[in-house]
Order: sequence, then C-alpha cells, then structure tokens
Amino acid sequence: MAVSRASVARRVLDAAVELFAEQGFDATSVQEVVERAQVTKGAMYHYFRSKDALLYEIYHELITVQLDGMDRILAVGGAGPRTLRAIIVDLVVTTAAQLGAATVSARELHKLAGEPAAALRAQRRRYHEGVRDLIARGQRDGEFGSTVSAQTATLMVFGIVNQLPQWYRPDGATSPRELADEIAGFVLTGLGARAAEEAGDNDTRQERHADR
Amino acid sequence: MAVSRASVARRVLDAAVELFAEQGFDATSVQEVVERAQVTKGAMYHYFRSKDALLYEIYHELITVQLDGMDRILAVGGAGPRTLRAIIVDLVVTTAAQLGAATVSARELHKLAGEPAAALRAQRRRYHEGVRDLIARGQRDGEFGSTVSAQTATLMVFGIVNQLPQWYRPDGATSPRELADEIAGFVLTGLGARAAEEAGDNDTRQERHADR
Amino acid sequence: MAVSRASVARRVLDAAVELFAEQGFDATSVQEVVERAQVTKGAMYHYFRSKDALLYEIYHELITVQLDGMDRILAVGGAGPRTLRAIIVDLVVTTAAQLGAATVSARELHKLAGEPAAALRAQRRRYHEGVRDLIARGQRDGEFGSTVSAQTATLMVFGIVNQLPQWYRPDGATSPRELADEIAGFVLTGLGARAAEEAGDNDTRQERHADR
Amino acid sequence: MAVSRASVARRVLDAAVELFAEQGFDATSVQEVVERAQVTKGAMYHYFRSKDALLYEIYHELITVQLDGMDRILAVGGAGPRTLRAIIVDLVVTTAAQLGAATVSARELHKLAGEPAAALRAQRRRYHEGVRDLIARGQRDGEFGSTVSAQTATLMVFGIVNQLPQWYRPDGATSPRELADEIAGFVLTGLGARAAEEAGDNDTRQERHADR
DNA sequence: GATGAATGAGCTTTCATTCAT
DNA sequence: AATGAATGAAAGCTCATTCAT
Repeated sequence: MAVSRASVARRVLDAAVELFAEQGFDATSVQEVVERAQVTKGAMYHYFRSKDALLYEIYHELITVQLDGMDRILAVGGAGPRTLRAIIVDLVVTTAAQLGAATVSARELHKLAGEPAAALRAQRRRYHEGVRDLIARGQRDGEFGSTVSAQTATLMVFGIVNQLPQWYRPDGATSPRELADEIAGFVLTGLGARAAEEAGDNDTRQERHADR
Repeated sequence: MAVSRASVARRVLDAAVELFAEQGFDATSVQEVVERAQVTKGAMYHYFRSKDALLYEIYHELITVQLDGMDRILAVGGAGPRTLRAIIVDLVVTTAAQLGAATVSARELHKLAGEPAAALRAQRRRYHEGVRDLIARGQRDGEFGSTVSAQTATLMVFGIVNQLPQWYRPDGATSPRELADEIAGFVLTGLGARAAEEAGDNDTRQERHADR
Repeated sequence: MAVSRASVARRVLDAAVELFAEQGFDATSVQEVVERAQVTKGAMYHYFRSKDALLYEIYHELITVQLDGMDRILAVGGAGPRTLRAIIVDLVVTTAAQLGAATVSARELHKLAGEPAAALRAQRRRYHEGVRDLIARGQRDGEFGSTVSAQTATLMVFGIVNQLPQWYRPDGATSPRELADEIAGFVLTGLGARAAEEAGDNDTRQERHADR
Repeated sequence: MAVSRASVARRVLDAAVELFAEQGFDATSVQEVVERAQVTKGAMYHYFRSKDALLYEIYHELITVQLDGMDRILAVGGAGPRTLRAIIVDLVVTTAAQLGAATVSARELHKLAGEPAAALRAQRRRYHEGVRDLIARGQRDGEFGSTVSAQTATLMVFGIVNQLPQWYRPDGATSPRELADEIAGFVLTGLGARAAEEAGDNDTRQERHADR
C-alpha cells in the first residue's frame, strides 16, 4: 500500500511546488523532491519525463485554472471596466490561492524550452491578449482613457500579479479578496475608468463572492 | 598585456551579466564566464570570492545607481506627484539602460543568502521605503487619493518595474523615456493624482533630460 | 487477440535482432525491444529469463542452423576440397541470409557468460573442429598444401566470415552465392588445393543451388 | 606528486584499453577506469571530453601507427606481392603488439558516431584503399590472379586481422612474426601470386626482421 | 597577480528486473 | 498468460572551488 492515498504524480507535484518555491528549481534536487513526496526516484521518472517536466506541469495547472477563469468571465460579457475588474480579482485570488505554483512559475518559467514550453507560452499569450483586447475595446468605447496603450497597461497588470508572490504573505492582515480589490481599483483608476462604471462593480464583487 | 584595457573585474562582471541574463545564473558555468571575459579562472577567483559574489556585485551596482537617483531627486524636494513621477522615470530609464543587470537581479536575487545579501536587501528596503513614504505623505497632504494603501501601491510600482526586463525590448518602437512616461502616468493616475499636479511634471521631464 | 499471428517469443526475438544489429546490444533497452515487438514487458519476461537470454537465443538459432548445414555436408562425404568448399558456401550463404543475427553474434557474443554461454561456445568449438579436422585430413592426404597450419587456416576462415556482416550489403551488386564462391575460391587456393579438385566443385554448386 | 610519473592521460588510456578489452566498453564504468588509472574522475574529464573520447583515442593511436607502417612500406615501392606481404606482416605484428587496443577497436568501434568518428573512418578507408589498389595493380600487372576481386580480397584480409585478437594469445606457441608469415603466405597464395615472386619475399622477411 | 590541473561531491537520468494483480 | 507500476542501483558527467607553482 502506498504511503498516502494521493497518487504518486500528485504527491510528487505537490512536493516539487513546495521545494521549488522555497529553494528555487535549480537548488532543489530530484532526490529532495522524491524524499518529500515519499516516492522512489524510479517511480517519479515513471510519471515525469524529466525534472523540467515538473516545472511544466506546475505552470500548466496554474495557467489552465486562470485561463478558465478568464474565459468564464468573458463569456458573461458586460461593460469593460466591470469585466476587467472581475478578471483581475480572479487572477489575484487564484494567484494567492496557489502561491507556491505562482512563485515557481513567475521565477523559473524562462528555463523551459522546446515544444512543450511553446504550448505554455501560447496559453500565456492568449491570457495577455484577452486582457489587452478588453482594454483596447474599452478605450475605443470611451470606457477607459487612452493615456496608456492597452499593450503597456496589460504588461503592467501582469507585472503586478507576477511579482505578487514575492511579497504577499497569506498569513498577513490583508485577505486575498481585499488585496484583489485594492489592485483592481488601482488599475481601473490608472486606466481612467469613469467613476460611474467603477460604482457598478459592486455587484460583480458580490456575485463573485458568492461563486466561491 | 591583457586582452583588453578594461580591468579584469570589469570584464568578468560584464560577461557575467550577459550570460546570466541569456541563460540564467545556474545554467551558466564559471568556465563560460571566464571564457567570454577572456580571463582565466584563477584570475577571476582572485577578484571574486565566489560565483555568488558576481551576482552580488551585479545587483549592488544596479541598486546603488538607482538609490543614488532617488536620493538626488528627493534632495530637490517639491510636490509629491512631481517627485514620484521623477523617481519612476529614473527607475524605468536606468532599468532599461541596464537591462541585463536588471534581468539578472529580478530573476536570481532570491538565490543570495547570508550577510552580504542582507546588505542588498537593506538597500532595496530603503528604496521601497523612500517611495512608500513619499506616497503616504502625498496621501496625507491630499495630493493622492487614498483608495490604495501606500504600501500596496509601492509594491505594485516595483512589480511593474521588476517585470519590465521580461518584456521590454530596447530595439522596439518605444523609447525608454516614452515608456517611463507611460508607466509614470499610469501610476500617478492610479494613485488619484489631481490633473493640476500632473501638468507640473513637464518641468521635471525637462530637467532630467538635461541631466543625461 | 495478439497484434500479429506470430508468437510472442518470435516477435520479440525478431525485434531484438533488428535493434541489436542497428544500435548494439547495450544501446538497446528492453523497452525498445518490447515496443517494436508490440508486446508488453511482462510478456517478454514471461518467455525470456533476461535480456541476455535474447542474445543467447539469437546466437543459438544461428549456430544451430549453421552446424546442421555442416553436419549435412559432412555426412555426404567426398573429397576434402569439395567438402570444404560446400561448407564455406553454406556458411557464407546462411550468414548473408541472417545478416542481423550474424551481426549481433559476431559483435556481442563476448558479453555472454555463465553456463548457457558455455553451451554456445561448445557448439562453436564443434564447428571450428569440424572445419579444422577436414583441412588437416586434406593436408595429410595431399589434397591441400601444408604451408599454413590447419588451425590457423580455420581461424582465418571464421575471421573472414564473422567480419562479413560489417561490410556485406544485401542490396549490393554481389549476390550471396557469388560472394560465397569468391570467398571459397580464395580460401581453397590459399590452402593450395590442386586445380583438379577445384574443378570438381561445380557439381556441389549445383546440388546446393537446388537445395534452396 | 602524482601516483606515477606517467601522465594522467596516458595512465587513463592504458587503463581504459585493458578494461575495455577485458570486459567490453559498455560493461566498464568510468569509475573503474579512473580507479585502475589511480586518477580522479574530474582529472579524467579534464583530459577527455567523454567516455567515448577514450574509445576514439584508443583507435586513433592504433590506426595511426598502422597507417604509418603502410605508408613507409609503400614509399619503398617494389613488386606487388613483396609489398603486400610486408604490409600484412606489419599489420599482424602491430596488431599482436597492441592486442588490447586491437581488441577494443575491432569490437567497439561501431559505437562511435559523429564528426570525430568520421575522421577515424577516413583513416581506415585510406588503409583499405591502399591495400585494395595494391592488389588491383598487381592483378593488372599479372602478379596476382584475378579469381577474386581486389575489393573482396581486401575485405577478407582485414576480416582476418580484425578477428585475430579474438583468438591470438601472445603467450602461446606461435610468435607474432610466425603468425604474420603464415597469414601473409595464405593470402598471397590465395591471390594466386606466382611462386617466383613469393620466393623473393624471403629478403623482405629478413629486412623487416632487422627493422625491429 | 595569475595559472590551470586537479578535486570530489553531487547531479539527473536510465534501466533490467520484480511482483501484486 | 499478461500487465505495467515500482524498484533501486549505478551510470556518465558537471562544476565551483582550491592550490602548488
């Protein structure tokens, strides 16, 4: 009987996230990973082609969850600011909920090369484009100001979120939701969203709260 | 006679920045560094205690330049928004000018541990506190709105800037200065700086231009 | 229903011959063998004790066919040169027909140790002794010259044949039969067989041709 | 101070030859090599890029010596049979003198791939072509018969010599020189060299004897 | 100041084989 | 008869660092 009920692959992945987040990918040996996962090295390599594959899986899981979140929100439709707020809130909340994976992804992703990495980059690009197009449309419709280009604004948003794992501490005073509102507020204001639209967001906030 | 007039240490550091930025710190061997620097391994170890010391120096040089910039700007004094804009512009411009060092610093700094790293962290903390206090003071004086906490705003600013090396390309259409203005504008708007104060920034822009 | 009608053991062996010949025994993993054979690892180990056992079987099959050939020819009897020619022709023709197995046997056999390998070596020794004794008898009877010792001559014959898989290409201009005649002619001449005896071989040639 | 006066590279190479000849290339670990050479693994990798590089060096040393031998003999010129005999004798004698290297080369060379291996193959090809052309010229001049093609004859000669390490034992009754004469005699006779020319070889035999 | 050979620990990965089902 | 997850030992190789010169 296995040490734990969780599948070997799951345990390995969880251990890897913890260790990569704590020590960094390169500073963590496969030995350490399998020891923490209570698994033999051979078993790990039965499920994962390489150490890099762990990194791939970690990011893939995270980006998939986040893309799904965006897709769900975009499907609902609605005003630009309100939608953007919902996306940012979801992004911040899922990032905070998966702080380990987010830390690892932001820090080590550049190490991934080759074909599978291209797939990940495609997912990330889709996320970026979703946000960028949303902002661009809002600018065209006059929901946002046009001082900042949609492209730069998007990159700033992801800059903020990607860096978040470096300073956000889940045991601190601020809840993920509060932080998400703070960030979303800042971004919307920075984009020159008109006060009227901002006000409308209260509803969204409630809705999403109910979601979880 | 040495291969180049530049000091051994300088050449090593420059080579290290390039390689660490291209391939990552761990993926770069000391051998590669000394080869690119046209220096022998022994010579390198004569000037640097360890491979980590290279990382230390790289970040130290960067943060020192940037701290100096902030200190100079703060010394001038003036209104909060105007000062903050100047700081952000300087930060973005120096980051763009030292893209390699900035890339390495943002990506690999977490690897540094021990006493020397503490000194670096102290410098970084001082930078953060400078910005945070500036924002907090501005909020107290009504120059900025108070929807976002000064602390969160500061972390967002540095999030944006630290992530910048991952997407800014010096050969692109946007000049560092334009980008700096775009970012600064976004942040100031996000902080709810009143239009009047924003207008005043034109002068700052000129001043700094003359600086260089 | 199995993927193919051929028995599991047969398919495994055929796959092993191909792969061992292409890549070498050590460079081929059991995984590759079972994949090419369309068989699971467990099934393979059901039929073969070990990876070495594959090597054993491959050589065993080959040497058995070749020993049978020699035995059949020796049973017919007749003059030394004529008999030797028939043996060499048969050896070359079967080697060319089983080029993969011959390649593997010549190259990797030294890896086999232990009791089963001893059995193989005994078969090989019997083959060598058959040829050697035939030559020695021919020398005693004046059918061959005596410049070369029967032992050395035998080893040269097998040297030639064992090396053959390294250069003979079945898709080349020379047919196995032509090559066999060329080699046999060289060896017989080298042994100083008198022309009269050589001439008599035409009959043998015909006989064997009909065989196949 | 090193364990022995001989250079690290030399000791490693000698150990590798011994072990590869005894156990085979794949069955020998780098660990075993460095242990027998009384050298650390790091030191070995300081001199040799890889385990394969050892194989390369071993064959390179051998083929170089043998090519030099052929070149020297060809430079002297003289009748075909006499020259061919000298080449075969030299080949057999150097093979017997470097039995380990010859064993390894004949058995494991096929493992070498890539650019450096191509260089080795070119050397080997040059050796083959030297012999083949010599035979072909002799056939044209009527020094040899034409029953066997020069190409096949050449391949048989090298087949004999390459297989030699598998059965020649230096502590046996036959000296390398005797063996060489036996083999050369067999080959020349097989090629139909006229007795008159063969007789002339006695001189060559003496000369070469004095050489060493 | 500078060299570069040598160290030795540790890394990722592979693989033949086993065994519960 | 057959599966394929799991084992565990060992392999080749890299690398930051040291030190006699």
